[in-house]
Amino acid sequence: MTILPRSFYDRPTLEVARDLLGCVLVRQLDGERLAGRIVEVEAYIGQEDGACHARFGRTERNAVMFGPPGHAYIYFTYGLHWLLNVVTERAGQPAAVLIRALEPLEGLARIAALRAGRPRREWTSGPARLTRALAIDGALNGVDLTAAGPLVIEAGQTPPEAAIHTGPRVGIAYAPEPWRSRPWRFWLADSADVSKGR
DNA sequence: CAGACGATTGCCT
DNA sequence: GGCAATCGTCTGT
Repeated sequence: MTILPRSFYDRPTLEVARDLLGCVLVRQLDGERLAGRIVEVEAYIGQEDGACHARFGRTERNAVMFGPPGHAYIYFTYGLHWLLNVVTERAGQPAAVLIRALEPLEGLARIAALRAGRPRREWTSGPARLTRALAIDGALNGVDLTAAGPLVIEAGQTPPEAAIHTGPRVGIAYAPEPWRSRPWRFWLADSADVSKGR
């Protein structure tokens, strides 16, 4: 399939987030392809967004978000989880889309092994679950998603408009209004792999 | 430099 | 349904 070009990411973040649904995240691991269809994402947009890591300005951790679009912003949280974002908008404008859930497509045996015997439904139905399932961690922070390599995103089948649902982002109760309630979470309603989003 | 806490998950009751 | 795990990052002194 076709790797998404940089121009795909160099657009308003909400458009990129919506359009990522149905695309395929591909992890090249030891010569093997592990892949999943993106079924849930969230947008984090700029320094004004009270839920965005860029709200305190540029720091060592969030530096990738301030760089050019089409790169992976991967960070560590809760002392044990890695989360994957894709950087959007032009350089200097900090914004990204968090990948929250996938539908496993390729490399299922390897993914199952990486998920240590957990039921299939829990393999990639959450932002930290999917990074574990595809062996994604801080070593991949900053990688270019638009050039062949360990991590890329390929075009997929465009989902029908009616299949796309939206709602508030998950896990940002600390954020002030109006950011807490912004409907910047997008998911495919008919997918069984969308996160529970407690 | 101390202190608080997180874009979550999985186990325990 | 509740809560511990576990540590890097950020804030304020």
